[in-house]
Amino acid sequence: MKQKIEELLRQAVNTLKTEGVLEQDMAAQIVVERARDAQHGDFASNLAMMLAKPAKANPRQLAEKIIAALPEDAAITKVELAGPGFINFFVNPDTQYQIIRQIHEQGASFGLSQVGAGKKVQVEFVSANPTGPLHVGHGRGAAYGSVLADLLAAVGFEVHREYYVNDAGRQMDILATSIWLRYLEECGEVLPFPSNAYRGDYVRDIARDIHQNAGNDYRRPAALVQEDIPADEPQGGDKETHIDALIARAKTLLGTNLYRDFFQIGLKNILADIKDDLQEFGVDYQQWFSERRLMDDGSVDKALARLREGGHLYEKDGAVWFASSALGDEKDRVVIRENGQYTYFASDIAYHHHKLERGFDQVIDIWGADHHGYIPRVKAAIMALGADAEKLKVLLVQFATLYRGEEKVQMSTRSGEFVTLRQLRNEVGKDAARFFYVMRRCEQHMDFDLQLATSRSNENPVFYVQYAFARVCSVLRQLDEKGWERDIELGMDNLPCLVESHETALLATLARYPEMLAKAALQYEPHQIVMYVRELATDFHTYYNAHPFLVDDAVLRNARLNLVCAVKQVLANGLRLLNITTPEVM
RNA sequence: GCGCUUGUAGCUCAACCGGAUAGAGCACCAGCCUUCUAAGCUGGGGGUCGCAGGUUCGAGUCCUGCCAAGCGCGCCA
Repeated sequence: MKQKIEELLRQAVNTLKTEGVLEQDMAAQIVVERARDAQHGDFASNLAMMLAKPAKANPRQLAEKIIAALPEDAAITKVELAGPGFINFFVNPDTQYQIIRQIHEQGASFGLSQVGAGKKVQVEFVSANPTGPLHVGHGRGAAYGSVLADLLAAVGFEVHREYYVNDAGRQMDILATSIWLRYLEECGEVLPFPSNAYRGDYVRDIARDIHQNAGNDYRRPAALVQEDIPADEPQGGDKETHIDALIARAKTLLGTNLYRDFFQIGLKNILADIKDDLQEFGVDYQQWFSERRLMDDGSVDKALARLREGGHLYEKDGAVWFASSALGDEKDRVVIRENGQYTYFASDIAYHHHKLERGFDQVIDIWGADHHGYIPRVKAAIMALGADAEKLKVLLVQFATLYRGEEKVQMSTRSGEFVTLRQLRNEVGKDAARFFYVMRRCEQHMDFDLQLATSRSNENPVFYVQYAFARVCSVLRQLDEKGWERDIELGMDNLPCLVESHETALLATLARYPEMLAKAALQYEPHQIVMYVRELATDFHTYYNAHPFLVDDAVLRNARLNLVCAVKQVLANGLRLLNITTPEVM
C-alpha cells in the first residue's frame, strides 16, 4: 500500500514536471508514512513541503497541485490537504480487510520479508571469557544478540551467530592456576589463596572433581608452591606479579602436560556450563570460534605480516606496535609484548581479519558498553588490512542495574557473590528475563527490577502480552463449548461488517507488523518488537472489553473470530521472534 | 584532562532517523465483574523534552557551547 502511494506520487510529480510546474531535474525523495492520528487518514506524505523550497512555491499550493495531478486509484477513497502542507491519504476500507485473509494464509510466515536477501551478516555476541559462569550483565547481550540475529534472519539476511571463545591468554592461566590451588586444598595442603585468583565456588567444584577422579596425582607440597613467590597485595606486594609467579610455578612443578590438564578441564567445564546456560536461555550459535585456534594455525602471524607489509608496524622499547593513531585511534597499540607474547588485541586483529575474509557483507559485534574505547583500534586494524571499516558494526549494550524493589542488588565478580544468569533465570524465568532485557534500546542504561519481573500482576508487561494470547485461546475454547464451529470462509466473506473503531484500529496495527519488523531489523532495534507486541495486546484487550465476539449472529461472530485469530497469529509471530512462550491458558 | 554513551511526566521508558496537539506502563484519584479469564477495561490529573544559542516552512530529533550521570583512556582480557 505504501509503495503504491509512493508510486502515485511519483507519477504526479512527473506530470507536474511535464506541465512545467516543477523543474525537470528536480530530484524528489518521496516519503510516505503511516499516519499517526486516524484523523489524518491512513497514510501521509510531506512531499509538498520537501519540494516547496527548491520549487520556490508555497507548500500548501504545491500540495494542491500534486493532489490534482494524482492518478485515480480504486484503493484510495480520499486525498486531503492538511496542516502546513501534508497530503493525507484515506484508504478504501475493503483493502484494509485483506490483511486478515493475508495473515490467515501466511500464518507463521506473516511479516517475514526479503529486504535483506542475498546479504550475509555475522552476529557475534556474549563472547564472555570462559573463566566463570555467565552473570546477569551477559544476559542482556545474550538476549539482545539472539533476538537481533533472529530478526535479521526474519527479514531475509543470511545470519551467522558466533561466540568468540577467549581460550588463550593470561586470564585462562589464572583460571587454571586457581583450580590447581583449590585442588591442593582438597588434597589437604594449606596455602593462602591469591587475591587476584578466581574465587567463585565453581572453581572449587571443578577442583573437587579432579581430586575425586585423579587422587593426588597433581599434588605438590605447599612449601614448594610458595617458595620465593613475591608477596600478594594484602601483604604489601603486587597482586599481578604474585599471580603471574604462581602461574609460572604451576607450570614448572606440574610440567607442560599436567598443567595443560588443568587448563583443559577448566575450559571444558566452564564452556559446557556457558553453552548449557545459553541454550536454556534460548540462545543458539552456529559457531564457537576459538581464539587459540587463531594462534595455532598461524592466523595471527598472517594478519600481523599483512600489517607489516603495509608499513603499519614498528618496534619500540622491545615491543612491536601497530600505528593505529594514524587511522583514527588515540594512540598506537602494542601487538607483541617485550616478552614475545601476543597481546589480546593481536589475536583480535586476526579474528576480525578472519571474519572479513569469510565474506560477510556485515559483521556485527555486540559488546558491553565498557569496551567502547576499543572500537577505534579495531576499525583502524580493519582499514590497515585493506578492508572496509564500515563492514564492522559494533553495538554497545549498556549494563543493567539489578533491583529488588527499591533495593539495588550488589554484584561483585571478585568476591564471587555475583548474580549469575542462571540464578536470574531461576528467579524470574526465561520469558520475563528475555522480555525485560530486550524491552529497551541497547544503548539505554537499564534498571531491571527482579520483583517486577516476577510479579504476577498488571504491573508486569510480559504477562500482559501473553494474557492477550491466552484470552484468544480461551475464546476459541468457549466457542467449542457452546457447540459452535468456526466458519472461516463465512467470516472472510463478511469482513466489512467489522466497522467498530476498535476493529479498524486493530486492522491498522496488524497491517503495520511487516513494516515494523523490517525497520526494527535494519535499525538493529529489537525493542521495537516488544513495543509493537504490547501495543497489539493493548488494542486487543480494549476490543475484548468493548465487544463480545461470541455473538448469536453467525456472520458477525465469524468475522470477529477471524480478526481475533489474526491477532493471535501476529502475537505468536512476534513472541516467537522474542523467543518467549505463548501459553494457551494462564 | 580527553573520548564514548545517556539526559523526555513523581518512577521506568517510547516517539516510525526533521513533521501535525510529545505518547505508554507503573504510581495516584474516580469508575466497570450474575455476560467470551478483572493478569483486563474506561475516565482524570501530571511536561520549560538537562540549560543556552544556532540551522529552516518546521527541532525532543541536526550543529555549537555549557551542566549532570555512567563508562573508558594498560606491553589486562
